[in-house]
Parts: sequence; C-alpha cells; structure tokens
Amino acid sequence: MSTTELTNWQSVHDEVLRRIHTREWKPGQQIPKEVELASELGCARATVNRALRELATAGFLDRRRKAGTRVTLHPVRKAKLDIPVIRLEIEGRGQRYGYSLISAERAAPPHDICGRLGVLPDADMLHVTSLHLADGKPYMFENRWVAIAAAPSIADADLSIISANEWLVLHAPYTHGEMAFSAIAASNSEAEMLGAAPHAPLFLIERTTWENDHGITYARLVFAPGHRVQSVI
Amino acid sequence: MSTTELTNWQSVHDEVLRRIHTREWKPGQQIPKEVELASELGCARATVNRALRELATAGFLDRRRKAGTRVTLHPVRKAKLDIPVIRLEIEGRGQRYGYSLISAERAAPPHDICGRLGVLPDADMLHVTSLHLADGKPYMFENRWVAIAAAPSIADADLSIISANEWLVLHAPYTHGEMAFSAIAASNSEAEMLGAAPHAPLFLIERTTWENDHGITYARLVFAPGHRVQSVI
DNA sequence: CAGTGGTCTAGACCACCAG
DNA sequence: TGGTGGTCTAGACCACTGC
Repeated sequence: MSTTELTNWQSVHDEVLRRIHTREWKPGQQIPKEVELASELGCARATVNRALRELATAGFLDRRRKAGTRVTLHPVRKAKLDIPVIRLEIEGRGQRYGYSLISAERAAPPHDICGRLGVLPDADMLHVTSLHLADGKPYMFENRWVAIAAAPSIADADLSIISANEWLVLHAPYTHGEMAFSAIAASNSEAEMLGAAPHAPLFLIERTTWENDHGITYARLVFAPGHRVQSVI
Repeated sequence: MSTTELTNWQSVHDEVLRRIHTREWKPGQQIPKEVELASELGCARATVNRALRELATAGFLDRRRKAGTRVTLHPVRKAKLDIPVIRLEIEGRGQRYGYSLISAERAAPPHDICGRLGVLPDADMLHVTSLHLADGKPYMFENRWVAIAAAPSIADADLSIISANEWLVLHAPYTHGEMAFSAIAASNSEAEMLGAAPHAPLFLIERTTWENDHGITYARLVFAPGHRVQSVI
C-alpha cells in the first residue's frame, strides 16, 4: 500500500489520520494492532504507539488493552483555548494596554463566594475591582475576590501598578481551576464603566482557581460590548 | 533529595511540577538537563523526556535544543473544551433530547457567509434552521449554511429526523475549524423561539469548519437564556 | 487465561541553534 | 561547532480486560 516507509511518528500520525478521514477505516471499526502497523509501515512499535497515542488524546481513536484500537464513533472534538494574562492578550492584538484600579479592600466574602472557593464566611479576603483598557478604551471590568491566606503577600502588593490578575500569575500559581462563559445584561455600573448601554448584552468569564483544593481566587470578568473569544478546533 | 526512585514518567511529571510549584525552580530559571535529571531520579532519559514534553505542551516549560529547558515566565494556561454533538451534550446532562427542523432549503449564500467559508456567491448551498430541545424546553437555535459541494449526499438526508449537526459529524468530517463565543441581544424571532424576552442577552457560538481549506459549513448557534459553557483549566 | 496496549530501558543518531 | 533536546529502535515486562 505504502511505497515509502514511514519511519517517524508524525508521518505515521498523518497516514492514520488520512485513512480515518478517507473512510478507509470507518467509525467504530477496529484498526490493525500496533505490531501489525509497525511492520506494515516499516518502523518500530514505539513509533506507532506515539502516533496512535496522540490521535487517541485528540479524540480520533479509542484504545483499550486487549480490545485493540478503534476509530471513535462520535468524535468529541477538543477546542484549545489559550489564556494569557490580560495585558498580554491586549498587547498581542497590537493595542496599548492600560489599567486602572478602582477599589481594593479587605472584606468578608459574600455567601456565594464562600461556596465557590470553599472558604469560611469569616475568612480574610481581598476584594479588588479594576478596569483594563485597550488603546485607552474600556476593555474589561474585573471583580475579584482573593483568599489572603492563599497568597499572604498580596496584602503588601501595590495593586494600582500591577493588576491582581498579573500579580497572582507571578506569585500564586494554581494547580487547577474552572472557567465559565456566559452572556449577561449589563448592570448600571458595568454599563457606565464599559461605555455600554444599560442592559446591553455583555460577555462574562468567571474564573475560579485552587491550589490543591485550597481556594485562591474567584474572578468575574465582564467584557466591553462586541467581545469575542476565538478558538481553534 | 528524593529518597525513592521515580521510574515512571508520571511520577517524574509530578515531581517536576512540584518543584515548579514550590518555587524550587523559579519562573525563567533553567532546570537540569534531561541526562542529569534522569541520573538524579534514577530512570532512563526517555522517561524524563516524556514527562518534560508533556509539561512543555501544557505550557509550564520552554524547551529549546542547546538552550535547555526553562520554567515558563508567563505561563499561558490552556483551557480544554470538549465539543460533543449537541444531542450528546444534552443527554450528558441527564436531560431528554428533542429536535425540530424549522426550515431546509437550497439558496445562494449571503455575502458574509461566502467570505467566512471561502465559497463563491453562486455556490449551491443548503440553509438549515432548527431548534434543539432539552426536556422539551428550547435549548438552542441553530442557523446553518452547508456547502453542498463539500457534502453532496446531505441533499438526500432527511433533516427532520437527524439534525444537520449530527449528520455532518457522521458524514463530513472536517480537518480543522474555528469557534467563536460572544454575547448578543436576542432578535425578535430568536427571542420567540427560545422563550426569551426581546433583546435579552443570549450566548452565541459561531462555528466554521473546513476540509483541507475547502469550506464545509458555518453554523450560528444561539442558546437559551442562562446558558453557560464550562471548562477546566 | 491470553492478547493488546502502556511503559521502561539503553543506546544511538540527528536537528537545531546558542555562543 | 558543540551541546541539548527530538526521535527512533529493539527488546522487555507489566496492566488491564475481553473471552
């Protein structure tokens, strides 16, 4: 079938993807085992393994010991979304980044924040609101709660110079987190700050991060009208 | 340092992540080379390589030949987002899936669709609108354009039984695509169909897919009020 | 139980690129 | 141009799981 030998994992990867795509191997169908493919293509089993493993992670193949490898029936495509620091996101568009702190004060967390982060109602927390600008125009309004216990030195940080977002990235790495996208109607204050009409549809990102099941921060990011988040599939 | 030997790539992965996280290895700092780590941890270089490669893909490490491996300065976290077929998305929540075709007719594509998909204005296209239901309630309104040239047999499909979404997944796999999220105000027709107030903020997903730089379909998916897309970081 | 994928190893060669 | 990561190989043992 193949006149030339495929001796690197990328070409094996591409060849297998081609066979899936051309329906030579149909959804649900079992494909040759690693040893067979290796001998057919003229390479080591480890090479085939590497290629098939990547395809399995990408959702094209289902692999199970003893049962073999099959083409996924309902491929669940995975979108990959890069999440840079806001400043870099804006600068990456070739725009000038601006930032202005609105408020920063210690306060007891509201009930819903406690639930999200898993902290006690009497926890010592920092409540920060700020506005991020692109080319001088409002870009995003940030409303954030930080558990001081998880990042004590933030109490000494000058958040009028560095955004809480960026400070946390530098000083309080998280082990895992959640992100949620939705659409909301602008509140009066949000509308005013972002230069939007009251009740205008705004894009909202909520982000919660933990350090080993220890809540660090919850951020509510409201974007100016027209904001789009793009992703490659 | 480590009393026990780490002989599998996952433990090496975790150990390296631990050192990054505890600031034993600081952002920007160069970490030991593969051979050194391998001998320190008591495993083969390939094992270390596997672990470091995964960490680099995840955005924690920057690796370059000759320059060595460094802890990423501004880690760009990657959100992973699963994109199942709508039916499975709804059933996955334990809800009953419903579907109703609203319209399906051949038509010349509007100008903006031509641009997005890269097809000619006189291309033969199928315009499909439909409503997806969860537990009998409106869940998402789908407005889709399909290039018939890219999937000829869709002309024969009975789209009142199987959604265009699902038909395409089964019969016209794509090689790559784009997805964009945003917030819009409900149009009158959208509001009526989704049971929302006029001008209510709605969540919009636009999805465009290609097969080797050959446009297949553009879909505009408007979700019922309150829709959230969640993702793990 | 036996077959398949998952992984580890030791060694080798190569590609890239910083110095 | 030499050092570092990227990859391939042949062989081995193991873990899971369908039969």
